[in-house]
Amino acid sequence: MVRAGLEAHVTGRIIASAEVLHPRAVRRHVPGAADFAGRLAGVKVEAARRRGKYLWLDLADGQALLAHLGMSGQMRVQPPGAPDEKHLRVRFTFADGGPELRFVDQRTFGGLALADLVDSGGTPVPDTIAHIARDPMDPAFDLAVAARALRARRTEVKRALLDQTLVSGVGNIYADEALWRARLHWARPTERLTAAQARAVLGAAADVMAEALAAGGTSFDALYVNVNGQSGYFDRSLNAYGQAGRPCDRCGTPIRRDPFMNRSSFSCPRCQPRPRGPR
DNA sequence: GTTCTTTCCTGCGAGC
DNA sequence: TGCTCGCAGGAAAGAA
Repeated sequence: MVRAGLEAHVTGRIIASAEVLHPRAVRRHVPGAADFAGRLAGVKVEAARRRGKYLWLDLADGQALLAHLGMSGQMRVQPPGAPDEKHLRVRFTFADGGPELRFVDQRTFGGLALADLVDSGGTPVPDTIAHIARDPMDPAFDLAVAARALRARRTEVKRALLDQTLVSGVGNIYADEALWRARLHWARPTERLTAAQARAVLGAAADVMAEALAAGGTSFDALYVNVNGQSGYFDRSLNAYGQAGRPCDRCGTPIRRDPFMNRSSFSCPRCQPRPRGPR
């Protein structure tokens, strides 16, 4: 959705300037903020692309402007002169004098960087994210291959789902929802997944992502390119994540919260029984 | 080579 | 009322 907004509002335009208002926003651009701004001035934007949680703009000079929104990042298109957002981090102006592109990020987990484009399985991607796997919504995503890779891991299934080198775009929320749909407990050892279970949980992840994307689209308008996490989908459609104590939508058993990697995992104790026995 | 832990940051809500 | 505390999230880097 964010990608589509950028495609519609930024593609074909020439960047006039990039103003970095918070150095942390470009911390992953190693040469620094001045280099970042200097190399973007006068460059044309050719396309907007996405892989997993990364988003980037193809630039006419063969580079890419790479963005990760973290959890609080937004890309906004605003008329010049619109009041600065409280957490405005980077402002892009364009040679046509039209709307600005703004990177806004409260918690500064997100960031921007410039990268060279390299080939990854026939697709040009920024070199710094070439290790990131295709996401389940990518037309070239191969479910059978990903399912085999998932079963080849030696860890808990949720840890594997969150590993972006195996499958990308799945975060804590989508992982819990996919596991609920596939009726798998988050701690199930990957080596004990059947082939059908591995395919099911990955397919469920794809479904959840597609539904979230479709729901997020409802709040899109010309001036608000990002659809940030809080939109309707999260309140209405979650079966497991954040639902501790509420009845499971399948069986009515209260959803349980477990500590997991310094955060939480939510699951139905009845539909998703904890694995037993030795690994 | 693979897997696991720590750390970055800010706003919010709960509890005192 | 105002303070502190814990929590939320993704991924890089270092540790095991």
